Amino acid sequence: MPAAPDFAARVYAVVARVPPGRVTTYGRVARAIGDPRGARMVGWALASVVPGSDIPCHRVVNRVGLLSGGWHFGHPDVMRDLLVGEDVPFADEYRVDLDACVWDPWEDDDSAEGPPRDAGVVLDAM
DNA sequence: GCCTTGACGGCAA
DNA sequence: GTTGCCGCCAAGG
Repeated sequence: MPAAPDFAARVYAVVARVPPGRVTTYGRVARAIGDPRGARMVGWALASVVPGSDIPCHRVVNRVGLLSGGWHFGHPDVMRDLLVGEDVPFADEYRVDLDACVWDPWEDDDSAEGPPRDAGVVLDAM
């Protein structure tokens, strides 16, 4: 069994909570689950689930809003079309305007913008 | 059993 | 201000 199935589960939980028209970054998700250094693991988890699941992985972009994983969809254009279809503003052809649509897991709860001390943030939201 | 790459991020020079 | 490097954990070759 995987070394950290719970890790991927948290990633899916956070990404699944991303509202339409909004996008999140790997660093934000990693930070929300309590692993600020697990940004890479977040991508690994999403790559393992692939589209078809209930995980809107197309709403997850890197820290600069670039569609890093666009090629995993077959072509960034596919991912871009999905985001555009949700009214997600784009700063560039393959770069979303994080300044306008960035979303934080802890931001979903009113003004609970407190820094994610640990994974309890997401677990508590569940 | 070993090393390299990988959907990233943060820090240093 | 910009560019480069290292670090994290896991999976694939």
